[in-house]
Amino acid sequence: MNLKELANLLGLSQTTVSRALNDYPEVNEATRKRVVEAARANNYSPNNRAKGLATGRSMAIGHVIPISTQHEIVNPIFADFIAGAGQVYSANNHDMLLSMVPDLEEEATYRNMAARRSVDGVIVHGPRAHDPRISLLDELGLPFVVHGRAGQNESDYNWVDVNNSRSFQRATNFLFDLGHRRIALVNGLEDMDFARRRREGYVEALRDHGLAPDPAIMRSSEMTEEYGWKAARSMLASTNPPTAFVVSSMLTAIGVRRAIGDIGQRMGRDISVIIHDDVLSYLRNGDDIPIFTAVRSSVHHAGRLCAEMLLDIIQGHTPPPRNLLLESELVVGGSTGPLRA
Amino acid sequence: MNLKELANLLGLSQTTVSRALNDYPEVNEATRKRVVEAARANNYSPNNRAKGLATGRSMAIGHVIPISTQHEIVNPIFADFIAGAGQVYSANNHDMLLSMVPDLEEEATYRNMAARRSVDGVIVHGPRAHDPRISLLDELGLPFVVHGRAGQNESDYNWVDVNNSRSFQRATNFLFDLGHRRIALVNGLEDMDFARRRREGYVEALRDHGLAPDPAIMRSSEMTEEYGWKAARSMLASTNPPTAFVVSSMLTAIGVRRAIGDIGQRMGRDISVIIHDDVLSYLRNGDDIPIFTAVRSSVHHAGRLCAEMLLDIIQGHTPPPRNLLLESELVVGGSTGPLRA
DNA sequence: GTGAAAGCGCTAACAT
DNA sequence: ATGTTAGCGCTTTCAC
Repeated sequence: MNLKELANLLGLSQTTVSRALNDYPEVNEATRKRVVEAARANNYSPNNRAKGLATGRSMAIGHVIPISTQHEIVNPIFADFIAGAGQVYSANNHDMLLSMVPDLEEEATYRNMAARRSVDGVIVHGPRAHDPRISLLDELGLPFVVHGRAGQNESDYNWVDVNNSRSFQRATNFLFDLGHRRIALVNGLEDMDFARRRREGYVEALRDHGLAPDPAIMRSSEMTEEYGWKAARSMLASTNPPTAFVVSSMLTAIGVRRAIGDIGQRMGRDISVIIHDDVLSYLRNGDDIPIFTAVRSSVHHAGRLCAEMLLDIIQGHTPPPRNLLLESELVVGGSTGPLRA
Repeated sequence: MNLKELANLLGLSQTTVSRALNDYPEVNEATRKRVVEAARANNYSPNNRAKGLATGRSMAIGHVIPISTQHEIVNPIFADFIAGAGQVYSANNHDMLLSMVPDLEEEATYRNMAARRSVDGVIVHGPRAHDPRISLLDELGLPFVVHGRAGQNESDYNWVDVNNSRSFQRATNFLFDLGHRRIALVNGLEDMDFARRRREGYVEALRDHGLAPDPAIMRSSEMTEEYGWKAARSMLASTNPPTAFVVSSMLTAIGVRRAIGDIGQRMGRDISVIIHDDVLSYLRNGDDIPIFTAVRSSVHHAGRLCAEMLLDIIQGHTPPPRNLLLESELVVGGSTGPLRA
């Protein structure tokens, strides 16, 4: 069922039907009602492609996920984020166009999207410090929202971010409250903006307690399980081992936990681990499970908010730039280690 | 730069330029060369939307991911699968349209896609026994490939699947070879086709060794960490505990490993765990890491194969139905437990 | 308040 | 081998 058929059916012109369906003010309320009902009854649904051709708008949002040429691992937070954003798009009749592109071709992909107007806007994932994508998109005139921040000129572009530094500061403070004095940081790659902020929060908490950051118990790398295991193992084996860990990402934490299981228990120590995790499902445990304490933020929620912000901007409801800083939640689990630590 | 402009620039008609660019046989080789070069020089790229309108084909593949109304968790294998498929689409100039829809609206989504011809084909994820989506898509005439199988009439539709029963049979046999006689199964929800097959493989291995399946050491549930932990804990605490586990999914295995750490070691036992995992990155460990033994299959690879099969079918290169059964790889890690078990 | 007609960028008959 | 024309399904002037 297309516009023409629907119009014939109603004995109206395509124009009027189109106007009725798109909330143009000039159509008679009675007519509009009749049209809307007929549309639903025949479950008419407009052809987004034709609509896009006619209006120059695509009713689609692009997500460009760079695939590293080094390794094919996909950051698991993408899935949650995409799920959140996707629901918003569905609800607003927009399509989500996902492009998995080798990181070298990312710029070309954006240029292409802009040239062909195949999307109305894009979400930028995983910003780094001084991320070149921001000025590129500005130059291309493609509306965008960054999930995270790219270091500087924060108020010049739209973003939704978690307060990463605060999260890590609170996590570290919590460990101090438990009595720990030697707290390790197992962080992500610090050329990623979020990781840099996490370190800053950690360092600030140390400073507040009169401690200088000690490189011997600070690590930064890609957040794999192996990395967590190796990092924790080497730190635990050192002469002045930590009694607690602040860890970025659940996957890394799994490695850390294993190292503690292997070594920490053998050492007769009680060791605290506090995790920052973005994927709620991983930590959704029943009450009799000894989960670790975590600072958690819902990347699913962030996805929804990013999508809403972008649609809002595209529809011209709010003037950009818009910024949104989310706080995360401290979830205290069973295995925080004893207060005597 | 659009077709018209390019055509004017070359002093040719739009038609000829279009034909040259789309490999129509009738155009003069010299002309084609000239056109192709001019297109690249002006980096012309066709408007997929207009192309779709004109041809009735959309140059897009749909992935419908049902979001459970119960819980918002997203199966992490989607991310890997989507990444694999996405690369194939990019390489073939197709868009990937991702719809995250509440599971109740799934049928409506498919009907809509078919009515509006917004995609040329779809991938069906997570098939169940007698999955209604298959007959629905057949009825709608929308080409599709199923990732997995839906129980019956396997040769009637296109699918790419891992040999799940064989995988679990081999895993179980491997544990028998190590000397185990009491082997537990921690499986996914058995209304999912893959989980049913996994149990069958497990049971077959038991039978081959003269053992009847014992419900006391077989579990089936949604594959969370909590479930793994609870399942393993209760089985280990029973009067006749298992000495080895065959586990579906890495996440569940994390729970199982934790239960073994908590209980198994206290019992002074050496316990083997063998995991089926689809997300390669989780198990990508360095050589000095004591990984657990795993039967692993690359869902990333499966994604690529599904996408290739679907494009091939759409382009009419091979007559459907097409089926592809992949074997998984047995990776023997460090912690398989001693042969004396 | 409603309709006729042009046009978005492309492809596909149908000429020539 | 190339060009002319119509049309995909919609929106948007412009007229009435």
